[in-house]
Amino acid sequence: MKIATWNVNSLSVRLPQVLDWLHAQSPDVLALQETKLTDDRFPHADLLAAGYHSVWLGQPTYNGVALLSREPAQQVQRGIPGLDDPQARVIAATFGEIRVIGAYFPNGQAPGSDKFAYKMQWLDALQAWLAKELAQDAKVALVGDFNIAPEDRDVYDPVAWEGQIHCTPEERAHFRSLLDLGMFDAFRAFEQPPKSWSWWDYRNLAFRKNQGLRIDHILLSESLRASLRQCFIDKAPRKNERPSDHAPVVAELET
DNA sequence: ATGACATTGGTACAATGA
Repeated sequence: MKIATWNVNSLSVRLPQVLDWLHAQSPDVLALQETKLTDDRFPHADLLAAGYHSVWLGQPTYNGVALLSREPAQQVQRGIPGLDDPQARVIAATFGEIRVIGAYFPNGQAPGSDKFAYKMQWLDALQAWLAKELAQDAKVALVGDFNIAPEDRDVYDPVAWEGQIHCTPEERAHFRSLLDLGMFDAFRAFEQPPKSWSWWDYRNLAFRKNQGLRIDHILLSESLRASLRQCFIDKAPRKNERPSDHAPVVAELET
């Protein structure tokens, strides 16, 4: 079971790259963020022709999430239950024994802003829901664009980024709280190359200089630890002529 | 340097991202 996540920054622009990548990596489940599509424009027929079922939650212009899968999704949940959120950020479904939650965490803009307050509220709601999901389903994967760099080693210039958005103590405390519910960071379960990022700014030749952040994550419930075989960031799609600013993260589980 | 670059909606440039 190969589970992946990728912020594509517009699925209409990136669809050819997504189709290429599905062919190259053959994930069983791929969570997408920032589809930036209304539900009526979701390219489900193209994806089905490539061998993937889709479930999605969209809105005009911003946000938008989807789960693509070899097998059809079961028990689909759109949005965080009980959270009245006009922003399309969450879609969850069950694949075999595994509950997969695909999420596009709020950016938060800057500490002290209204958007930061929204991010904190949203994180509270996610945490409460994840606790319930873990009580119901033994095997849970929380994947997506977290917009949180959990530690200084996840930041190309931790001094410059200290206290900045994605790196604030409040965001990092929320990340640890998710782990404390009984999850672990699949990427950090293995030795990884230093300076591993999942996002590079479009500006300033950041990708060429490898100046980035690791903000896209795959968290797995402890019940899945023994079956995790590998976890990696695939930088290949970031080398495209017209790439997303994010690279996919992949976790491979036995069976 | 409220900058750079990319995307959407709409057809000029503001909002948003991270």
